[in-house]
Amino acid sequence: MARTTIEDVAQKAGLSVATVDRVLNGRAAVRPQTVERVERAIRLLNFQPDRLAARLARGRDYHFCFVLPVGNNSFMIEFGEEVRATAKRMVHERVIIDLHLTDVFDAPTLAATLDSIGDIYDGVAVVALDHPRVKEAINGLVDRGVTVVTIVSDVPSSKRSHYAGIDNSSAGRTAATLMGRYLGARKGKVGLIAGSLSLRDHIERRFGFEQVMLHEFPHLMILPVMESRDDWQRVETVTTEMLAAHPDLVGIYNVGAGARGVVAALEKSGRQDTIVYIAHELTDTTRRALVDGTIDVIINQNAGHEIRSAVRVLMAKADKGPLIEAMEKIRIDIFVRDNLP
Amino acid sequence: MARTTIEDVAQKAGLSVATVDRVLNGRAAVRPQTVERVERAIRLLNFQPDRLAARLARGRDYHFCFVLPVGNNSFMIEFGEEVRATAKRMVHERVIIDLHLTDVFDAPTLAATLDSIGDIYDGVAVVALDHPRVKEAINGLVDRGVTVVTIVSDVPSSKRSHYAGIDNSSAGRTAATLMGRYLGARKGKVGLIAGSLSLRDHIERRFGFEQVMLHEFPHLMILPVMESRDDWQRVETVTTEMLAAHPDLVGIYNVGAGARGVVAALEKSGRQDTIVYIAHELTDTTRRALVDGTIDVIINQNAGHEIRSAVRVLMAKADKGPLIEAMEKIRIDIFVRDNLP
DNA sequence: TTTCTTCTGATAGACGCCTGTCAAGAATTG
DNA sequence: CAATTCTTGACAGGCGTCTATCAGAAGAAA
Repeated sequence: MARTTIEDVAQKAGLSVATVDRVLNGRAAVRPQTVERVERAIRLLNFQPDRLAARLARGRDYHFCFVLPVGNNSFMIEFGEEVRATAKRMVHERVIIDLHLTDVFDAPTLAATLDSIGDIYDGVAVVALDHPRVKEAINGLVDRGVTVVTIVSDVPSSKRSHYAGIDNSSAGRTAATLMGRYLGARKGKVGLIAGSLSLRDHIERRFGFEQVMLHEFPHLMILPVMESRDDWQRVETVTTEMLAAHPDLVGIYNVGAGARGVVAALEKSGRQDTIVYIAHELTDTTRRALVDGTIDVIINQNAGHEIRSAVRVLMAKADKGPLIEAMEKIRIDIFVRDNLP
Repeated sequence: MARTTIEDVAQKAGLSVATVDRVLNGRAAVRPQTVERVERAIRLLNFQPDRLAARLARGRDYHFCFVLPVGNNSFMIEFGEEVRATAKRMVHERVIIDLHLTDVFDAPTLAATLDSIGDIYDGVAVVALDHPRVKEAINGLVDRGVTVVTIVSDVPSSKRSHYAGIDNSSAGRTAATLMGRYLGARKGKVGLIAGSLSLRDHIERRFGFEQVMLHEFPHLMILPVMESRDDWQRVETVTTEMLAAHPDLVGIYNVGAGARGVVAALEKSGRQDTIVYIAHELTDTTRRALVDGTIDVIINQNAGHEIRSAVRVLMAKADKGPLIEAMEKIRIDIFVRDNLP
C-alpha cells in the first residue's frame, strides 16, 4: 500500500495536480466550489502532504532570530549557548538562526530592536518584557507578516502566536508547596527575592507563591519582596541584610536569577542548613549549591526544550503545518539533589 | 551560498558522485585509499547528506515493533495509547509501528515473543525483564540484524543498543530525599511496596531509596518490602495489613504500579493526611490522588518522551545517522499538586 | 453573441539523494 | 601477455512536492 500523494487526491477529486497544489498552497485564485472538492478528497483519503518532499522541493531556507537579554546571569548565558548549539544543528535542515542580544529590561530599547530586525526574518523568538511599547513592537512585527513567539517571559495580550515557556504562576505555587512541606511544623519568616517587579514571569511567580503560602501555610510569614535586578551582587547584599534583620528566617525563595548571591550570603552566615532555600534555573552554580545542600530545591525550565519548541512552532507557522499542542507544552522541572540530569 | 551536495564532494575528491555514494552507503567494494579520499573531502567541506532527500529517495518504510506488558495497570495502558498515538502520527513519516502485548513478567513467554517477531522488523523496542533467557533473546535479535532498544526497564548486559528510560536508582533516591524532607523531624516507620523483586527497575528504585534513607534519615525505619505484582487489589490488601500492623507508619513508597491500591487503603483508614505517600507514574488515578492530597509526590517518567526517543534511536540506527545523546536522556519528573501538566 | 476575465489542465524542470545498469579503466592473476 | 577480476564513471529514472509557463476551457460582462 503506497502512500497517498497529491496525484491520488487529484484523481479522487477529478481535478489536476496543479489545481490541488494551488489549493494546498493557496497560490492562485481557485473557485470556492473547487476548493471544496479538493478538500473533500483530502479528507476522504486522509491525505497529508509529505513534508520532507515539500521542504526539499521548496528548497528555501528558514530565517529565524532569537532576541535574548544581554547581561551576566548564567541562565541567560547558557540559554544563548543552547540557541547557538541548536542553530548549528539546524543548519543542515535549512534553518538559519541568528542570535540577537539586547537590553530586555529596557522597554524602548527592546522595542527598537524588534522594530529594526523585522524584514529579514520569517520568525522571531523573543524574551519579552510585558510593556505597552514592547507589545506594540511585537504587533508591528506580526502585522508585517513575521511570526513571533515569546520565550521564557510572555506578553499574553500581544498578537504573538505562541508562548514557549513555563506557567510561572504554577512555578511559584510549586515553590510554595515545597517550601511549606519541607518546613513542616516549623514556624518563622520566609523571604522573597525578585529580579524586577515589572517582569511578568517574576510577578506571576510571586503571585503563585504568596497565594499558596497564605492559603496553605498561614503559620509562615512572608517578608516584603526585595528587588535585585537579577544581579547576583545585589542579591547577596539584600540577602545578607535579610539574614541579619530576621534571626527567625526559615526559608528563602529566589524568584529570579542571581542565585549565587543567596548562596554566598547563606554560606557566610553559616545558616544554610537551617534555612530552606528554593531557587530557579539549573546552572553550574545552582547545581553545585544543590549538591552541597545550600539549595534545597531548584525549579527549572528546560532551555533546550523551549528553544526546540520555539523553532518547531516557527517552522510550523512558516509553512502552515500542523502543531501538536501537547508536545509544545513546557513542563516545570523540579530538581532535588538526586534527580539531577 | 548553496548547500554542499554530494556533487561538491565528488568534485573536491576528484571522483564521481557514484563513488561518493558508494562510500556513503557502503554499497559496493571501494578501494580503501579511495574511501579515504572521499572522507577527506567530506571533512573538508563539512558535508552532511541531506537526510530529507535521502529518506525521500530511499522511499522505504521503517518497520518497528513495541513490546509491552499485557495487564491492567494504568501506566502501561496509557503507555500503549501513547505508542498508538505516536504510530499514527509517524505513518506520514514512513514509520510503521506495531504494538505487541505479552506477559513481560514471564521470562520464557517474553523470550519466545522476541524470538518469533524478529525478521519482519527493522527495530524492536521492548519493556524488558532482566533475565538470562530474555537477554539471550535480545542478543539473538541483535545478531539477526534487528536493532533493539529497551524502554522503561533495562537489560544492561545485553547487546541492546540503547535504553530509553529513567535511571531508576536515582528515582529511588529522589523518592527517599523527598520522603525524608517532607517528614522532617517526625519519627516512625516507612513502608515499601514493589511490584516484583525481579524487575530490574523495581530493584534499582528500592536500592536507591534504601541507600538514601539509611544514610540521610536514619531516624526513620524501613519495613520489609511487600511484593504486589503490580496488581492494585493485591496492593490494597498489602497496604491495609501494613497500616493495621504499624500505627506509627509515617510514610509509604510504592515502587511499582497499582498506586490506586494504596490510595484506597489509605482513604479507608483515614490516615492519608498523616502519612506521606510517594508513588510512581502520573496516571488519571495518581493525578486525582495527588490533587486530593492522598499522594504527596509523584515520580514520573514521561511516556511520550520515552517513546519518541526510542523511535528516534531506532530510526537513527536504521540509517546510520548520528544521535545527539544529550537529547535522548530521559529525565525523572517530580510532580506535586502545583506543577501538574 | 462576442469579448474579456477567471479558472483549470498539462507538463517540464527543479530539489538532493538512492538504485541499478553498463561500460571502460585499473589492478591482479596465471 | 592475455584473461580475469576489481574499481570506478556516467547516466537514467525515481521519490513527492513546488514553481512556472502556456494553452485551453469555463464563466462573466458587454
